[in-house]
Amino acid sequence: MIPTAKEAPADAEAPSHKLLVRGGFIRRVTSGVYQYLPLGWRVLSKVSQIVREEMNAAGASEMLMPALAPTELLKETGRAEDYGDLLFRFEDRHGRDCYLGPTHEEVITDMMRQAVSSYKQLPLNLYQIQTKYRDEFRPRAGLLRGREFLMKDAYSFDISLDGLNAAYDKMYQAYVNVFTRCGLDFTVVEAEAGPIGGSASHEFMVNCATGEDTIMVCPSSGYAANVEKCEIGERAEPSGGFFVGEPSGELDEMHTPDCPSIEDVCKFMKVKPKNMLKTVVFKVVKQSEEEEKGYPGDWWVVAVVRGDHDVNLGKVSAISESKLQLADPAEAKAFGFEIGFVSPRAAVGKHQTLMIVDPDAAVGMDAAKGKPMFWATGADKKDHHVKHFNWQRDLGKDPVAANKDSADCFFMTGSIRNAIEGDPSPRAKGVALEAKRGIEVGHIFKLGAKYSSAMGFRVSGEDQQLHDVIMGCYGIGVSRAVAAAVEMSCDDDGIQWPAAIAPYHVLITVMKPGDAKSAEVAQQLAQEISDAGLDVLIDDRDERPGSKFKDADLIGVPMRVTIGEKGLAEGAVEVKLRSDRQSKGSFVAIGEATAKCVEAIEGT
RNA sequence: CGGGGCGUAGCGCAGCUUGGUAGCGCGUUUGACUGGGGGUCAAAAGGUCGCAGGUUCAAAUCCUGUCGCCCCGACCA
Repeated sequence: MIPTAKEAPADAEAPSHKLLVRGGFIRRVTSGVYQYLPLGWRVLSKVSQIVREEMNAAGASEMLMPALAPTELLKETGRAEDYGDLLFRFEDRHGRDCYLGPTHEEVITDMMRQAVSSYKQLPLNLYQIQTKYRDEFRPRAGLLRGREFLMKDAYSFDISLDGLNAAYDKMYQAYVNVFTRCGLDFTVVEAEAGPIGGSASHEFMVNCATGEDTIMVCPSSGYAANVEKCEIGERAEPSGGFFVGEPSGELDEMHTPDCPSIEDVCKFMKVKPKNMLKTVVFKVVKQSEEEEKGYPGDWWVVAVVRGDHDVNLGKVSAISESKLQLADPAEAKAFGFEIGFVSPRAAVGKHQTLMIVDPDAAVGMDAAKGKPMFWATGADKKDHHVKHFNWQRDLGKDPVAANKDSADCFFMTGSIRNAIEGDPSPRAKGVALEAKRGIEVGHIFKLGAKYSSAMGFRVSGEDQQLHDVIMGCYGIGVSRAVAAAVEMSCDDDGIQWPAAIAPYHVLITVMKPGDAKSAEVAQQLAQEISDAGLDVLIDDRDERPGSKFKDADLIGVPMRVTIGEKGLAEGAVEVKLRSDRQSKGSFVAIGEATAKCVEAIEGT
């Protein structure tokens, strides 16, 4: 049952999607949901087995949790809300609220709090390999982002932070082992913890130009992080100081109708995005208690970056030491912020407003050209923008002086944007960050006590007191790893599986299926190769040679053994590596073919 | 959730503007030739044209509604 197809389904775009469908590995059942045909299941099983072996070696125990669970569990941690529409939810016949697990922190913590009550039972690490459900806004690219997918999730439980760190390091190493064994080319990057929460996090990214995620790497120090997390090295202060510089011209207001994006505005005004100031308004949801006391009431944070840069909420939050959310346009307007057309001037004179300007935006002089910096920005009224904005002139006071006045701290500079290629590395002086694309196949988190404290999972410690259990969680997208392997290594003709996860190691192609001698040699070779520990598939279909070779290349079995008349006449068969695109393959004596295969597979 | 597009045979598509017998390629089945990179010839099977209404003597085609799917963006592991 290997239904191959000449043409890819019309809805497939990504190479892995097209090739896995064409090669008869998977078929779509509905949006974001796939079935694994025998070939696909073999690959998936091989990846699972590698994961299983490495998890076991790292001291984790396999178990299986249900995909179906009561929503009450998620309500304990507030994630029923946090997940929102991403969660598959429904009522059973009795009207009880249920969900299909997108991940299993609550389910396992519920089990553990019943089963574990003493520090003597810890540490523990439990994992499962199971189907997960996430009702993605937009499933895409076949197995790369599905609504149902296979995932390995592990959870560690420790009594102390030291214990967590040890468990985390062990998992980190296990992940390196897993992806190395799978033959994947990957980079480990620092990551934001995201909605799962916690204190530290790493992502394992398969390096691949078609990847969805952008990662930043420092070629010198080895530092790597995803764009959201990536720090930016110190940016030099202009010689004259931030904000200092003469105006580049008279403030020039323009009518800019129907320009919702920076790009549109730039096109309309004939200005480059890097000469725009982008101003994003946040409302403070929660601030530190100290500030709360000193300045009760609503606070606003105005973030200013260059038009070609993106504001990073995490960084703004960190610098302002408060929890933020994007301002509601109507509410902000009432306070004097015309969202979409806000300029830094809007912050002037407002109380309880903190303006943070990214260093690249806080420039008054264009050092390269040796003349005043030209800035365009919003005009603080609907459908209008201005040219020749100048920090010192247009803020109505000297921003530098304002910044130094501790009593009026509404103005500061800070690194608040996403890193982009060419930014200074945070770990090596004078080195520029490089941007790469990747596919996230693994993610590990230090959760701390987020779930245990929310769900009341405490154990008594040596000191006879109750302690929140310290948790970590560790995920591998098994089905996504399969797709990533294809994205990473394929060509126009098909897939090139790494040997460790190939559905079969050797494909024996019988040129004359009806021929008794050919059949005999095929059977004999298959037995030998199988006895040598390799997986063998025989293609004895009554097809044209061309079709067979095309299919062989498509399904991507690493080693091909061809039994044909030419060779048989001399007691030989032809062996060829899938990765070898040029040569015709070489003839070897039938007796040596097995050794040749073993050598080739072990060598990869 | 915004923008764009698509639902006609297992797969890929045409037909729709201007309503009138359901078409092509691949695949499948049968036979013959052929036999080292998707071969040739001949014959055959296979479709309530996504679904529901409406207009009409007549609807794949026009109108309304609805469902499903894909791509881009936003968002996200």
